[in-house]
Parts: sequence; structure tokens; C-alpha cells
Amino acid sequence: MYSIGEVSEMFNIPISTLRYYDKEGLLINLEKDKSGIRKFNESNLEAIRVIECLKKSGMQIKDIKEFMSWVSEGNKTITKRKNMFLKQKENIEAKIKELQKALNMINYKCWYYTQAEKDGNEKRMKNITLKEMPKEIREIWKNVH
Amino acid sequence: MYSIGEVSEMFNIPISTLRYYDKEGLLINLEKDKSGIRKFNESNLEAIRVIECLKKSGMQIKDIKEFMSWVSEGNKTITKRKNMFLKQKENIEAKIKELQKALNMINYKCWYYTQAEKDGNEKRMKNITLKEMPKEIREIWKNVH
DNA sequence: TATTGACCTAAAGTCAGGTTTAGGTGTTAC
DNA sequence: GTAACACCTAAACCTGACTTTAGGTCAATA
Repeated sequence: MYSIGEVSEMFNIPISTLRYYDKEGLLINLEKDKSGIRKFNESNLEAIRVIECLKKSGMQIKDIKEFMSWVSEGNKTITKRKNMFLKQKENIEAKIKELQKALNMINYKCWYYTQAEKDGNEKRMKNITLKEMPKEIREIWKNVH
Repeated sequence: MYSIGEVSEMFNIPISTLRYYDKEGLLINLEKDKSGIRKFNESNLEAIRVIECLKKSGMQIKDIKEFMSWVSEGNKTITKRKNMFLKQKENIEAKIKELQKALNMINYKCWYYTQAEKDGNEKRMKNITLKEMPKEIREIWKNVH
């Protein structure tokens, strides 16, 4: 059993955010003692891990809440929950691909500015043609333009 | 030269968003004709590509604006701009790593729910031990917990 | 006993990143 | 010549995800 302060430290999430998640219904089965103080158990910690993961995958609080409500409905929602994770898997994979494309652009720009820095100006680089680029850079450029 | 409507279609960005970027100073050197209509040239399109890329890497509008102002200051900011891209490269790489960690969690959950679905309930899975997991799943689980 | 520290709630406030609205201009299509 | 379109501005509005504030409880320490 952990206090909200301990959980905040463990996950590096502000206390106010944990309370907000609780208020929004993301922390189902979170117990409170007689004076209203939250007591986090292992399954609440697992819920927080899941919340962080679903947030990273781009899911909104209200949809995470819906997922959590399925959890508390038990066996009849197992398939729903599985499908939800399958979909989030696709979402994350798409996000990773997007980021890799952005990384291509950034790598091109890093090369561009490294060259421009050597030249002391952007004259040459502004008008550079595909043929003048090293092979790796050419491939990156094509991916991005 | 492209109209705002054409650019909106090309990039799949709402017209209102393009106008907002212009208002916020992200589209420097964007020309307008005598009656105030925006005319996008190739270098404006490149700016939009860069904006999209920097946004994906997590940069805020106000910082993208600052970058764009460096662009218009010319040669004396080349090193600044290069360093900015080097930093964003790190940011994106960190983001990709985070997403890969989230993907691990999701893959574990996909396996978990596939098993639970077969069983018709979560009893077995709720208490599963490391030893009972297939090797690949065990590795994933360790990465996540 | 009084003060400190960790917790609590409800409600208001904040911030980024747009989007919508209201009212207007200029050019082409019937 | 009038209607339909694509564009314009300024300003208000919206949404999600928190964060801050104000006022209060409770247990342990000085």
C-alpha cells in the first residue's frame, strides 16, 4: 500500500495529476481510508502503468476511462479490451513511422547546416541538386520531398 | 505559386490552421497580392514541411517561430539553427524509444487478452508467473515492470 | 498544546493550439 | 447584374489536460 506522495515519486507524476486521474475515473478500485486518504495497491500501480502507456499512444483521458470501466465489468469485455489494445498497437506503430519520417527530415537538415556552416553561408546549399548530394543524403531527401 | 486552398489540400492542413501559422509568424516571407490574398511559393512549402516536422518532434509554436526568425536573420544564425536540429534529433530519438517501450506494454497486453479470451476469463492470467510465460513475453514483461 | 507535514475537496484558473463566427472583398459563371 | 466561390481580418470561442487556490482534516513531533 502506497500513499499518493509515494506514487507521485515512483512514477514522477505530480500529486495533482494523480488526483485528477482519480476524479476522472481512471483509477477504479482505488481505496480510501476512513479519513479519505488514498491507498494505492499493486493493481492501482498497474493501472497507472497502463494509463501512461495509453496516453503515449495518443489516447484521450475519456477513452482511457472507458477502457477502465470495461476492466471493472469483468469477463464479458475481454474481447473488447483485446481489440482496443490491438488498435492502439497500430496507432503506436503509425506514430513511430511518422517520427522516423520526421527524423529523416531532421537528418537532412543537420547535414545541410553542417555544410552551410563550413561554407560560412547558405549560398551553395540553397541551390544544391540531387546529384551533388552524397548517396545516403539523397535517399533521405527523396523520402522527405 | 499556390493559393491557401491548394496548400491546405496538398498538406491536409485546414485553411484556418495555415492562417493561424501565418498570424503566429511561422510563415515568414509569405507574399500577399494587392488584395491581400496569400501566395505560397516553394520556400513557403518547405517551411510548412519543416513546421510539421518540428511539431512532430514536440516543439512548440513559439519556438518554431523563433527558429523561423533565425532563418530570416541569415548567415549569422547558421550554427544556432544546426544546433537546434541536433537537439530535435535527440528529442525525436527519445520519443521513439518511449513509444517502443509503450509498444512493449501493449504487446504484453495483447498476449494477455488473447490468452484470457481463450480461457473465457482472466483467472489464470491474473496470477500468471514469469515462469509460465513464453520466453519472448517474459522479456517484454521484464522491460515493462 | 501548538505547529508542522502530508493528506483532502471543490472550484476556479491556465495554456497551447487551434476553430468558429461575423462581416467583408474580388473574380468568375450564368 | 447577381449569385456563387475562394479568399480576407479580427475577435471570440473551444478543448483537453492539467494546475492552482482556498479552506479544511488528521497524526506526529517540539
